[in-house]
Amino acid sequence: MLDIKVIRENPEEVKKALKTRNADYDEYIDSILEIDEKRRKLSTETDALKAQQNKVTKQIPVMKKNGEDTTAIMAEMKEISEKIKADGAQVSELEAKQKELLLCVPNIPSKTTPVGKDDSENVEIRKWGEPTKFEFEPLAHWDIGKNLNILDPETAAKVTGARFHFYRGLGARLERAVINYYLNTHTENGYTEIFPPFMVNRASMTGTGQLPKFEEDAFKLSTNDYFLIPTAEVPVTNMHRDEIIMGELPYKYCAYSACFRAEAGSAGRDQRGLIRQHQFNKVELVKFADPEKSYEELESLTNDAEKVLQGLGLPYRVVALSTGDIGFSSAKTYDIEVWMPSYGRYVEISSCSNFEDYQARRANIRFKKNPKDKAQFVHTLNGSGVAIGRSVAAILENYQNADGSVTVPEVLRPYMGTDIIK
RNA sequence: GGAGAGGUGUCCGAGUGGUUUAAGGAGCUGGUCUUGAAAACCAGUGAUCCCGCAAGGGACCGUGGGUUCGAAUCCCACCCUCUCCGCCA
Repeated sequence: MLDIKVIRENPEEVKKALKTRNADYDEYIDSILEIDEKRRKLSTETDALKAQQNKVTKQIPVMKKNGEDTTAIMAEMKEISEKIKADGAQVSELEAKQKELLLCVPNIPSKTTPVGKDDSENVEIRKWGEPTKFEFEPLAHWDIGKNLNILDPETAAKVTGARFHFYRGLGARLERAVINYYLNTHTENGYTEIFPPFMVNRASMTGTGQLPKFEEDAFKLSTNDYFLIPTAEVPVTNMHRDEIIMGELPYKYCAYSACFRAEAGSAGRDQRGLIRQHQFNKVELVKFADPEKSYEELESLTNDAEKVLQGLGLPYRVVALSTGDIGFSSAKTYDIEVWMPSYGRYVEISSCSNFEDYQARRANIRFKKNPKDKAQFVHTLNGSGVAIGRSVAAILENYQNADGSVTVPEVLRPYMGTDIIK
């Protein structure tokens, strides 16, 4: 959520900045300002009436004690009371409307986010390794998975539906090995491991920005007002919702979770394999940072995510998303893209973002450097560290051999109990 | 799911319609005393939000409604915590 004071003071700059997202929020901003003015005027008037009410209300018991007649004054107060009630209801209505609109306006991109209309104008920052070369015709991971009998989407289609997978044998073990390797690496790098709930309430989904605008992307329970989490970012960031953090920042968390996405609007895309599933595993990194240091923290968070890919020896590149491609709540995002031979290109495997105070304001997460300071909003950051299903796909494809077997990357061997899947 | 108890400030905790701008205690900050510290004593102390340059005003006792001139207190709904029972991994 943007700061209403910033919008009030610099409406044109805000509008201009939002336009770089290749979208127009002028109408939202204008309505917000219009409501804001009405709201403040009415609220000030109502407060004055309340002040009068408070004053008179205190006199009534004194008058009664002195045996004076209070009928007239009480009748008068009845009128004021009714006006307060009516105006108060209107103020609440305006507040709700203003908040609703504010929740639908995305974050302002950072000055360092490259301006561009969409993903075609993302900027490559660095590359690690080289695209894998094969002396044979490499297979896609869905074919490798089928041949080795370790991935089974057909049975999942019967048992559940499209965009789900069964993993079998060493396939299941590989998934588990990758999760453990990632979590162990991150905890060694100072992240506190969290195992979060996989369902969250509406307030949490609103806090991180999934709601109210993107409800159709989420799986919603019919028995409760709960949602299946689209990422561990949601429960982990919301751990500190409505809190004032007193300790040293940053707080660094890593969390494994299953992630659930409706993938509304992705019909036909990435139909085969592990790339786009309704349920997938992910290890997520989340930071709560001092605003002065959040951009340094974004760099180190991205580096921490890269480390696990380096450990696996998977070629990747880092791109800075352009203003037209960054997510709704983000001010700046780096995507890490892994080399996927079947796609013949780099494919997103991690998205590392600085949300600045956008989520913190929505979720009311503040901190104090010193106990006497005024509480201020933290900056929140998160990044995949990294997606598990896509990692497994990349491992199968990049480590495949001519005979159809797959070499297990060295760092995973202790977890796999074997150096080859065949 | 059933029955019961509860949710008050940083913490503990009092408070069932009116000077409650929430008692009292703890903690914290400052002071007195002391060589220093502890203890004692004195004073201060809302991790909140809104309007305002300020003075000041308003809101806030789990959440949302209602009754009333006036609600922490009464009424309704909901959420959460705890205990017992049932069910369950």
